[in-house]
Amino acid sequence: MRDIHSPSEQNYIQQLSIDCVILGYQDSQLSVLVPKLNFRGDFWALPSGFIYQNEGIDQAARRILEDRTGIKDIYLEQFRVFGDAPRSNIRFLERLIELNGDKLGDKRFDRKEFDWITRRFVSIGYYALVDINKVVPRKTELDESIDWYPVRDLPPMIMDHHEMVKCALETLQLNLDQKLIAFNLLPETFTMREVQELYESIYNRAFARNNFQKKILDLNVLERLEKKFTGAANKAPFLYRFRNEGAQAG
Amino acid sequence: MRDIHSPSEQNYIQQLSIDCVILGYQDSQLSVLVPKLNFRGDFWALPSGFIYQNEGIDQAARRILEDRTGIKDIYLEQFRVFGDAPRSNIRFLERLIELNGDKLGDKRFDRKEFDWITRRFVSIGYYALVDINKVVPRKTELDESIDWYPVRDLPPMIMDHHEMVKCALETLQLNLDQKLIAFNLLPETFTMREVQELYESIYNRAFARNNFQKKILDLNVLERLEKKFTGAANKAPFLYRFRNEGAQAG
DNA sequence: AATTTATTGTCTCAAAGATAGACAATAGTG
DNA sequence: CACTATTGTCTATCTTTGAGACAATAAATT
Repeated sequence: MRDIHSPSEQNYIQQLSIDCVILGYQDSQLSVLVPKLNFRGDFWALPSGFIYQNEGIDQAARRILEDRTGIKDIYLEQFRVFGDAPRSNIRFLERLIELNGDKLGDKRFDRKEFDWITRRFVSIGYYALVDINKVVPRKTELDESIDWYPVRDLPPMIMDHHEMVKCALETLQLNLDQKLIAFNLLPETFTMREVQELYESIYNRAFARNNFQKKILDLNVLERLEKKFTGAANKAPFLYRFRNEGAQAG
Repeated sequence: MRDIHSPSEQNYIQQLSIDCVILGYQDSQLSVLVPKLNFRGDFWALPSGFIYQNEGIDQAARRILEDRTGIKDIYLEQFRVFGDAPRSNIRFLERLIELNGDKLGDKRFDRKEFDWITRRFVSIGYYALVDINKVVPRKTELDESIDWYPVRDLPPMIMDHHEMVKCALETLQLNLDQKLIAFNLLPETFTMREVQELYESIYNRAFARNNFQKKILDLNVLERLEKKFTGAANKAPFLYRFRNEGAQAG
């Protein structure tokens, strides 16, 4: 397990990493799965990993995502490469080493673990869309914990990880209507109101209910099921299911 | 000069490269600048290069582009990362080595030169838009020649370079209207017909002249100059110039 | 100098799509 | 059985897009 996460081994491509923006939706909020690093001081970082010599980059991203979420068949997409020269964020590093320098002597902690943080990395950004109910968040040995944070209220993250989330969200906004991928964020069945609130949290703006319903139904990708009786004193909404003819995950 | 192009040196990031789709426009045709490799057998490959340890990836792409075109301030954009496991195209390699194996003994030819072709690479795709008249194509020592080829009639290129061009073109089509970048492909001044023919060659379809003119003028980014008298027996068209308030190149 | 030809610049009208207002239907409440 | 909150849908209006028409004009032709 240790070797798998140490990029200093020769079976990884050097200085190239994958960072994942894992998006889920719950309680009318779009959220990101973010681990907290197992160092002293409060350091959060997007789930990341490396690429084996005999592994495609999409394949590597899938492996990393499965490790963190337990989900095999996940929707994911490349959105950008981050590789500015000063990415290795000296200030963050200095603080981390200052607070955790003693571990450098700890035999349980290989110096190489620090090495991969200090070296210059180019990182491929992927975003993933998951049904939050299916996810069993798993931390790695480098993490202290792993939790969902609202996309517009994230903890302080290292390096350019905030920019990464911003960029992922922008790409998602551009692709959402074209590729019909929003339903990856919802459970198997859902009401029209849930779809609308999801859209609203992605675009951070309101939609007119009447026209939104028309627009979504006109896509002809939803199957109308039975009504959902919530016990509320009003007309019960229909449930819908996404008819995924053609590839959905990918 | 030799060291600069040899990625086996330690000052480069290993196994990561940049491939450039350099697009220009001339004679009503969208074209790509493609070098022919200096090996026996007909091998073409997109202009590519590597990233220095202390260099950002955009910066590296700019350097590579300036080396090939002589232009400093060039419009460029990342469009995708290519990193499938079987990218190193065994068939191409076998043929290349079969035809050029003798060079392995030539002292002028370092074995390392072959090494970078045989190793597995992840490549960041960039596309660039240039005014073809400003370009002075320059080959490197690895090239036999370098020429412009129509984007829909390219020579056989190695590995996944055809897919790269296709992907670059698709990204360009998506970004063209949003980012108003088409004018990077035209000279300083141009007629409306030239803009339309450029659009037609990018989208590979016809546009209605009346509506096209209205659409472009409504963008409010063109400045109307004097008329252009070509000597043709018809009404002289106006010349236009792109008013680049805000960043154009980037 | 009037006529002809090819192309340009712009107008109008129709079709399609997006936006806003309105209202009946209905699951539960008091 | 009236009342409330929400859902599903319809219609009218505004905006954008696409197609046809036509006057303007630079040069060639007569």
